[in-house]
Amino acid sequence: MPKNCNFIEKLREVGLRPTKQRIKMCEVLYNREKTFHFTINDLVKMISEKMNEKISLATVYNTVHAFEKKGYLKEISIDSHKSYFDTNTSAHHHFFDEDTHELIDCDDNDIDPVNIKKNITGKKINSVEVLVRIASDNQTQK
Amino acid sequence: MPKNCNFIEKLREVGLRPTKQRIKMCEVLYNREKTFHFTINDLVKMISEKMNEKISLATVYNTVHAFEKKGYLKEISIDSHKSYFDTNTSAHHHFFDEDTHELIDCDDNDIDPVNIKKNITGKKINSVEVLVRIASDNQTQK
DNA sequence: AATCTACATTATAATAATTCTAAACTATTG
DNA sequence: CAATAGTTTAGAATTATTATAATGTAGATT
Repeated sequence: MPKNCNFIEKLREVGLRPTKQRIKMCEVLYNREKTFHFTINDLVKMISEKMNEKISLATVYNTVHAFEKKGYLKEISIDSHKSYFDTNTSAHHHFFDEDTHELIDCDDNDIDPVNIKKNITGKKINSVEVLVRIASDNQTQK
Repeated sequence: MPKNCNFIEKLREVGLRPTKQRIKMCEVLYNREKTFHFTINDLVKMISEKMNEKISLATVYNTVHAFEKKGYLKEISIDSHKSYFDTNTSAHHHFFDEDTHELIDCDDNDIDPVNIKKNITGKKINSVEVLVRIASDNQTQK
């Protein structure tokens, strides 16, 4: 979603009613330079810090899932205990820092295209994503 | 872990006391031809079906985590809502069937080595894993 | 083999993340 | 501007997982 777009129009285009809460969430998520990753918890904090009106937790869940279904957000499964979401909805790869639990986007130049040689009949490939787990290198570990 | 191995010895080797419950779990997990994937819930069912003595849910959690820490099991994050574990503990890639939610192992021949060009200073790469999401191909989807 | 001690198991309680519910609200349609 | 279909909300319910504290057991020590 571009920077200064009309969120009302964008929401309407995909069949989501442009409610106050959804527009507010769009602003928090997309009025920024770079895409980013967050958990539901993070998002609730961000909203309550930036906005003066409160929003229900259930609405945040509903809206995140509505956005995900419409392709405005992408869920990333790294850590089974939390759902991470990504405002970068294109297929892309990640580094995951196991020390800090930080998730870092790769761009296409960081990883060469992955060559899949296996073919499963009747099935098409929806996406190919690489997860590179990294950690501090300050000591020699076997 | 090989088929007919002595689980008592194996457990002792890594410093886990060979309790009745842990041996039972080893049998359920490793006395089989092929590696497989499961959730905690699956495992509890498998144990209660195959064995006549009951086992506490807490013990299953404890034991799975003990096994994971010692390299007997590997956790796979695909779906944020459930923890999947894999008795194949080597670094390997997966296909995930989005229709059936089935997880399929790849062997090394299925996917060419992934070339990571990005380097993060002070960090070493722990693992590189590819997830290929597949789905039924019976109709043309954009 | 009896005893000791650290580690394990257990049932249950607690916590955390997410979903459900049903009433109140609001954007859109006519 | 009334009807209605979709939305928000607080709180209850559900689900997955972890903590607790009492009891049990493996392995070491006598």
